[in-house]
Amino acid sequence: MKTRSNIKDIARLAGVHPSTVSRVLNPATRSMVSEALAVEVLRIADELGYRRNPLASGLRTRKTFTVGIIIPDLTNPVFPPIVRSAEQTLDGAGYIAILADSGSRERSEREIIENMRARDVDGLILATAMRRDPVVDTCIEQGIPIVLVNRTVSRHHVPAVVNDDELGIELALKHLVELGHEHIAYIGGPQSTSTGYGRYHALLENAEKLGLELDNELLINAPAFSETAGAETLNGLLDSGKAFTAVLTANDLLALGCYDALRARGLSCPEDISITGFNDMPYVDRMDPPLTTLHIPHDALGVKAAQLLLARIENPNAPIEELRLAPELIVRGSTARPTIAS
Amino acid sequence: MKTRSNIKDIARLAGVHPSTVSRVLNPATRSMVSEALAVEVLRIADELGYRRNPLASGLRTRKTFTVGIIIPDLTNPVFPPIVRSAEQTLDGAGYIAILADSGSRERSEREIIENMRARDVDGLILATAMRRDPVVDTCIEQGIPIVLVNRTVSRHHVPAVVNDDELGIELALKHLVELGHEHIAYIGGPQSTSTGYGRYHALLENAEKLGLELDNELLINAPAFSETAGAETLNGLLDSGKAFTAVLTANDLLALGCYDALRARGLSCPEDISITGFNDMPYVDRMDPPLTTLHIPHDALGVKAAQLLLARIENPNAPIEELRLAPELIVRGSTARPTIAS
DNA sequence: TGACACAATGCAATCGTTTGCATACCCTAC
DNA sequence: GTAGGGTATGCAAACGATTGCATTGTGTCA
Repeated sequence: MKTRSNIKDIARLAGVHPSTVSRVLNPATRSMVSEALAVEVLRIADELGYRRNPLASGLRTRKTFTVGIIIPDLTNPVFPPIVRSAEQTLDGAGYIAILADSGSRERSEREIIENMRARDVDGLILATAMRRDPVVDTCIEQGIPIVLVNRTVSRHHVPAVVNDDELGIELALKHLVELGHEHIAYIGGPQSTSTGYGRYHALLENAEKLGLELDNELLINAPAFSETAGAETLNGLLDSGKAFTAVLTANDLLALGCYDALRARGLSCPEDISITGFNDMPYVDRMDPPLTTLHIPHDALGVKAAQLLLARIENPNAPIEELRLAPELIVRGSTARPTIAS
Repeated sequence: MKTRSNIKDIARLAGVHPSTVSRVLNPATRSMVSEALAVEVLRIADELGYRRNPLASGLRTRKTFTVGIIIPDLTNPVFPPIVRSAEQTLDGAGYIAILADSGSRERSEREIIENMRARDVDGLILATAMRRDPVVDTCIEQGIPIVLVNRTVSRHHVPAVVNDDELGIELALKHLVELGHEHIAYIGGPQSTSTGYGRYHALLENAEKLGLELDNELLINAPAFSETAGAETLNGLLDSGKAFTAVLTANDLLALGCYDALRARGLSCPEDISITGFNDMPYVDRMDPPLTTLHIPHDALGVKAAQLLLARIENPNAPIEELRLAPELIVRGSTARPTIAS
């Protein structure tokens, strides 16, 4: 089994110095060497099936064509499309993606990033940001190009691709109001995340704008964006005895948790209670009932995040962009007019 | 911004040669250097927050603590749990995972693997194997440690962790028969994959074992494991005019496609036709109707695959294991007794 | 014809780490 | 007192590529 050929092999066959081969192989320096020789070197390289060793050149140049992608939980269906489209975009630019799932692991995110940094990644895509996030701070301090996706931070001005939460919440709220709901509950997410925080405040603002009076006790921010958190929160609301005919949730998983809580009590959706989600995760259109939710452009999130990162890698002083993509309300079977009985 | 410290920095501070530091930092060679010095060097290393540069050491040793994971489509819900658990297991052993989604991309899988090889990955986890797969052949020839997951190849004896398809199909078929179905259709997958091939043959064998007469024209292998392929195939079957009361599918996505075809024709499941899936993808328990399917241990698949790979990386001559994990029938709402009318 | 510019290539150091070999030292044994 | 055998460390060459600088050669122009 012959080992992979390297720049020296080519140099020997071409009768030139390895540095010349290097110059030929590098588009930026190709013009330094005579046309005829360049062609010959390329021919030999091709013949040998030469491939540059990114470890070696990365060691010298500090550029590895590697990007780290860190997500909180790959089994949350929002993330696969994002990761996939980001990876694809990176691949198209000659980069590879190191994936790390930071969730449910003893080792901290900081440790993951340190590891990636040790490997000289050219940049990071983070889907894990907290509103105040020391890890993000560190990256910025150390000048590691990063792009946040889905969530962002509140302190710095950081490149990010996020959803327009205000618009999303507005659409959902208007939808419920238009259906005739007057007593609307809200199940939000952790206030430590920009999505949890932003959607909650968007709700308050939009309610005011619509002249809608919301009962503060029906507005709960769940401790996690998960099914169990959604179920438990709705259970609490139902136990409170307060009347409401709809629940606006800040996330599809919370909404699915609500399905569970309702089912457990023999209540049905949307007959007894309407529910809206946020994200339009894959397959929620097939659920029982199909979920009315806010569609976010998953693929675009990943593509844009990758593009933004590539731009900043190529030019660290590129302007810091924050892209805010518009969600779209998808009305399905989980919302309906309130029944008169309620 | 001070750059990361390296072995030379430590050597200077400790007043020793870099090679000595290297020996201290490497567990395998630690014993070569005097206890006192070792302690001192470690102290300094710790103080500087030293981290070994895997690129540099990998260049020298050909060991990068990097593993490539290649899957056909991350948005197929079977894969995220596998990828996640594999990544987690690798991380625990100090490895990182490079993820590549080979689907829907112009560049071939071969190209992806070449790229990973150029980066000196220590091994590969492939979820993309075809039954006769030249890419796998190449890896074996070149001595790159690989482990196949979910699918395997027919030619070589390759480390793999797959499902027990025979058992799975047996359970599904028995279930339908016990419910009283006599006219059962089968929608399988591409015969170029071990799962498509294996499940089809498992069906034939189990039918024979049960003394069940299957109508050959009701046994179709779809060209892909996808919802559209499932829908189109079922449409074909329904158009044929042949009578059947149940469809056994080789994959959840095919089953979901069947849902679509039925719905489009105003037929309902399970009243008109029972349907079984295979894989128990996340959330199929929430669909309408909840899918009766074969649960496969997604997490275990990923963990085992990673473990198998690590074992082979550490010892390339380790015995070639093929793990065959047992699926479990999960009966939900998509199967029922056939109605007398049919 | 000589000076000079410029183009094309070679040389050697470098990135951070590892490792076979050489060396220096100490101890023991004869 | 010296040979022999460890033990602990240093030295220097790798790994595969890049790049500032030196060198060679060629042509141009006065």
